[in-house]
Amino acid sequence: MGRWKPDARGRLTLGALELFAERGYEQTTAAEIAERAGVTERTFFRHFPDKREVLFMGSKHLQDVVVAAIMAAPDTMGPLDVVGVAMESAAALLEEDRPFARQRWAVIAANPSLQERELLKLSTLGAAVAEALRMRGVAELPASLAAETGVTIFKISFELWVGDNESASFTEGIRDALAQLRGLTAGA
Amino acid sequence: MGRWKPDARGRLTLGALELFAERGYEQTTAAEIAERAGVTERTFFRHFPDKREVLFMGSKHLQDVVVAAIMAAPDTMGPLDVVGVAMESAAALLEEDRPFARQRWAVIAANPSLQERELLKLSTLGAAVAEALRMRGVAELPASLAAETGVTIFKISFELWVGDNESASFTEGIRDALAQLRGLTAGA
DNA sequence: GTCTATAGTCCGATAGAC
DNA sequence: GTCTATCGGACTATAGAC
Repeated sequence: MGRWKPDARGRLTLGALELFAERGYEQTTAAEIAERAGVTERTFFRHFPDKREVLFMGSKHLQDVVVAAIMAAPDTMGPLDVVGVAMESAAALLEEDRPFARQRWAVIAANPSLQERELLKLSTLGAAVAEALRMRGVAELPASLAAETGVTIFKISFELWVGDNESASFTEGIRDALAQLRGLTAGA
Repeated sequence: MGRWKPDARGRLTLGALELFAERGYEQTTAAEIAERAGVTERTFFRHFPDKREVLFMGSKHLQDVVVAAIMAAPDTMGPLDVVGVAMESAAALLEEDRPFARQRWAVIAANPSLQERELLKLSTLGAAVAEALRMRGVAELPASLAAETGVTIFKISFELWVGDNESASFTEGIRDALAQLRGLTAGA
């Protein structure tokens, strides 16, 4: 038995989401989150470089999954299809806990400064995807284009999935959106 | 002759860019920017809701230009082509002062919190483009897809343009990138 | 124009785990 | 002895309230 309760970070993360959902992001102080987790404010900032980041600890894992999927894709596949299946694997991860994804999304959607952080994470994801494509031999510009397009597809499909009351599939939504985009560029 | 020198906002904007370029965004306080412009810190925050926003006053104008271009496009044009010419008009605007665009970009590229704000502005631009397309009768999903794709093309072409030492054309870069994307989705 | 709360940093101290 | 997680207090700048 240690001096402190274990997993302070996990308690901070969950407590923060609860508090943000209850009373809003701006109306919640870092000190209050810390208090609920049984630590001090200072400890909060040791775990998270800033207050927003408490909602974005999962994004690195998501990115790792996406990059791994790209590296595992067969060499015969074109860049956009590679990105498509990689985004489906990310979608599958989020589909494991839709209520959580939904609550987190509602909190983020209610606050511009959280949206900024979300966009930065998506941008970072795009850069990682582009880099992974380049390592497969895709040239600079097509790699960037395919990567950013993939992120766009992911973002739009995500919003449809969390917004939808029925239980539409996120992974299927990604396939549909990609097909739609192909129609659009073909000149429909 | 008024009591104050005119165009405090303009002086704040230019002074801020200078200071950020000289010593970095974080090492520059709002009070210092205000001082250089001959006003008080309080006046700075009366003009800009936060410190970052001082670099983003032009983005609304850019957005208006893009939306106007969409509304002016012939009805026979497909959504993606409409977005393409709209982004070219935005590019033409930035091409008027490449040194300024470059310096501003360098400042933003050096600071993550400014990148976040830039991404939020691009996201807002995407939403406005999508809305303009819907008013032309484009359905929800294709409107979002075409809009976000257009923003992606704009962003990637912009980075090529500011990064390039030679005087490559931004508007041409947009046409090229769109053509490349069409090749990519066609399965090249 | 002043006053204040909050975010976020810096430094040092402490207690247990390895 | 070293490493890691915590705590405490003082401090600055942003930003909002009055």
